[in-house]
Amino acid sequence: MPESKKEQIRQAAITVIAREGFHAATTDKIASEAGVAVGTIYNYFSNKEDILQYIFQVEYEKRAAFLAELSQKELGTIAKIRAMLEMHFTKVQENPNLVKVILAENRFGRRQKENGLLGLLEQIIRTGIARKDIRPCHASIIATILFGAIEAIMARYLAAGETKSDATALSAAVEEIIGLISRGLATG
Amino acid sequence: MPESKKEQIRQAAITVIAREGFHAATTDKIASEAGVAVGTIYNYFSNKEDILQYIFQVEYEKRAAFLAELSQKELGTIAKIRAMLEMHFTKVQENPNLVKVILAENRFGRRQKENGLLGLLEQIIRTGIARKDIRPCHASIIATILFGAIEAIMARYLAAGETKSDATALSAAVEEIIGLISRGLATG
Amino acid sequence: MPESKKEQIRQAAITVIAREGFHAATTDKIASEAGVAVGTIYNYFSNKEDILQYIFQVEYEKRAAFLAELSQKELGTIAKIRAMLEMHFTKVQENPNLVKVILAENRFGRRQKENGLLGLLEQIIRTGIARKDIRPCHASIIATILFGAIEAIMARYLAAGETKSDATALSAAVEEIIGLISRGLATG
Amino acid sequence: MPESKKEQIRQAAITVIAREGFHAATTDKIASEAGVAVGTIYNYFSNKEDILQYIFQVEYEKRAAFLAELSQKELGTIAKIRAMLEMHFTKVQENPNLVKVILAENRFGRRQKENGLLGLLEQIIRTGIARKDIRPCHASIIATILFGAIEAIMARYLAAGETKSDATALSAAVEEIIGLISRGLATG
DNA sequence: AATGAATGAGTTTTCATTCAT
DNA sequence: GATGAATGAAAACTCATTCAT
Repeated sequence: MPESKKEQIRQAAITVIAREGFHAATTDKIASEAGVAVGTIYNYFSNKEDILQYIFQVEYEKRAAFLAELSQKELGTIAKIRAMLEMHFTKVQENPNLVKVILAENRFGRRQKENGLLGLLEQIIRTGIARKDIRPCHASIIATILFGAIEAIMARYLAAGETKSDATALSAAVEEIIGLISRGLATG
Repeated sequence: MPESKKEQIRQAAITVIAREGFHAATTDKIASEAGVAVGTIYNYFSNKEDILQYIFQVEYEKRAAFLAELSQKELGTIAKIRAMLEMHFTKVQENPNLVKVILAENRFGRRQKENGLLGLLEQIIRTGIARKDIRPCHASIIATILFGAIEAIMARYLAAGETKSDATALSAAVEEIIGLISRGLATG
Repeated sequence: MPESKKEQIRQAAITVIAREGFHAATTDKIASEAGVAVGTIYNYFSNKEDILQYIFQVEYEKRAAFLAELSQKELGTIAKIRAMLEMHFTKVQENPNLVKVILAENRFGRRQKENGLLGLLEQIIRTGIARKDIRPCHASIIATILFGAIEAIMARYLAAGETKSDATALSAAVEEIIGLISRGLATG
Repeated sequence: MPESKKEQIRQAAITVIAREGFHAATTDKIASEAGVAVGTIYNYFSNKEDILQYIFQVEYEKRAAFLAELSQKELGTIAKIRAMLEMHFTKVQENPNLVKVILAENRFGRRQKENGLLGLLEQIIRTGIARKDIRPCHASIIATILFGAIEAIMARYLAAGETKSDATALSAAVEEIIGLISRGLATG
């Protein structure tokens, strides 16, 4: 039972787009990486852009599910934020290609989806304020800052070549962000 | 004798790339926006990518000069960071197209330059630690977080359409970031 | 199933290049002459120059096969040279376009192949000397002279318009060259 | 008293065309090699092709003058032919670039001029027949063969790189051609 | 006469997409 | 569903030629 054809193509596209960028990732290269014929791609996607959207969508859904679930957990707000950071930094180590694609091809036009994630994080923060886990603040600005920080750390990790600056750099980043947030948003 | 031809082309390219993205910004469109013939572009740039590099370079040099000068100023560390935030948020209001280009076309390959800026901010932070303006921390991680936060705020402002969410949103963001940093990195 | 697509394109290219020269033979014209789309050319050739190289290669291989076979035949040296002349002069009558291309586009860079033919003729001459069919001489210079003579005669035939100066002119040329060679290289 | 501008341009064109071929020899490169501005070229030539025609014309006139004068000389026919060979082989050694241009860019369209030279050599041969210096033959075919042989020898010399195969190769070629002709066209 | 910046028509090449098998 | 040859629109880039200075 091999993976479904659609999944094969998604994986192949991630590999090729991460390596060459969306524009240089031709449908021929993707098909060849996936081990299918070009025509087959069009049985599953309506065009090349659609492959990318699908990559974003699958990823968005995973993260949204994670955040939604996190939101429900019996955890302090700072602990929730820490869990979110760890999830992202684990992901960039496990699937650097995917994150490369997400970061590099994140045009304004494709950002819509992310607003959903932003809303979920915002909700976690808002709840934290209500519970007095953290001081009052603009939840949506804080959420934006957090996502910006996460992206920047991941980009830096990927740009460094993913080797030397290994897990340590990312752990340190978690602690710095948590240190900043926990003091910076402390109540009282 | 209005502006130099090279400057005309740079401006036109910013306009077209901001509107359509680098890939869809054809040399014909850029030339026509600049009011010159296609061939003229190639008297000033060796290829289309070179135009983009030049846009990044001009911008990088401006920011680097700003940060270098800021570094020397008789100002507390938090005040320096505030000045940097204000500079960026003023820029995105004054020249949203330019910032759109910088944010949207910032491929990994083109990030090199930014490392220079990162280093300058890092230096400001390191000095702040030495002076005990702020507590000990990983300067380079904090610098990365700050740039990530700035980018995310600017991207959000631009995505919102630059109209309703006007200056107020950006001012609020300055205060949130400063609030976070000043408490989060407070000494003692 | 007429001819292979690659062969269709080769034929069309010969026609167009003979008529307009390599430089003026645009890929559009070649495609249209071949009855295919421009893109199809690039499914069989990596670029325009490659079409020309292929034309030379196919022709070179035919001539090399002819000369190699001739070399083995039970024939006097002069008879072999006569056969070679007749082959060339028949070819120019049967396929003047092809010969036009070969003569007109034979840049220095593309001459490599011809050296192979030169070597084969040289071998025939060297054998002739050993057998005392002809007197000692610089085989490679004689071979060069012969090819030069053949090319010049063919060029003249083609320049004349291929009509009036028909087969007769070429037959006369065979006799003159053979007359010259047989006396000029006679033994004793 | 430097050379005339037109001559400067002719020389520069020969250098550049020999090195890069007519097509790749841009007017910019020629102007730069000549030490003038592109515009200046158009004060002396009506277009790029015209430069090449001029190169051919100057050369044609020199050779025609040489042949016309030779024709009048008190010399045996074979000696005249030898003089012609020596003239050509000296020229290729003294000005290989010029000969490269003449050989490489000798399209059918530009051959007209050469017919004049052919006629002059033909005349020398015809006179030789009348004088019984040589046996009856098709003067025009023999002339064509001779020019073909000369071109082939020169091309070979140039292709070899003009260094190792120096003057010796060319002297040997003179002797081979003369040997062939003097025996091959001997009277009686 | 000399200059060289500006021009824009013209070319090669690419590649997403289609569709007959 | 799968295939991959064929398609042709689209784009970057070149360079001979012009002309205002």
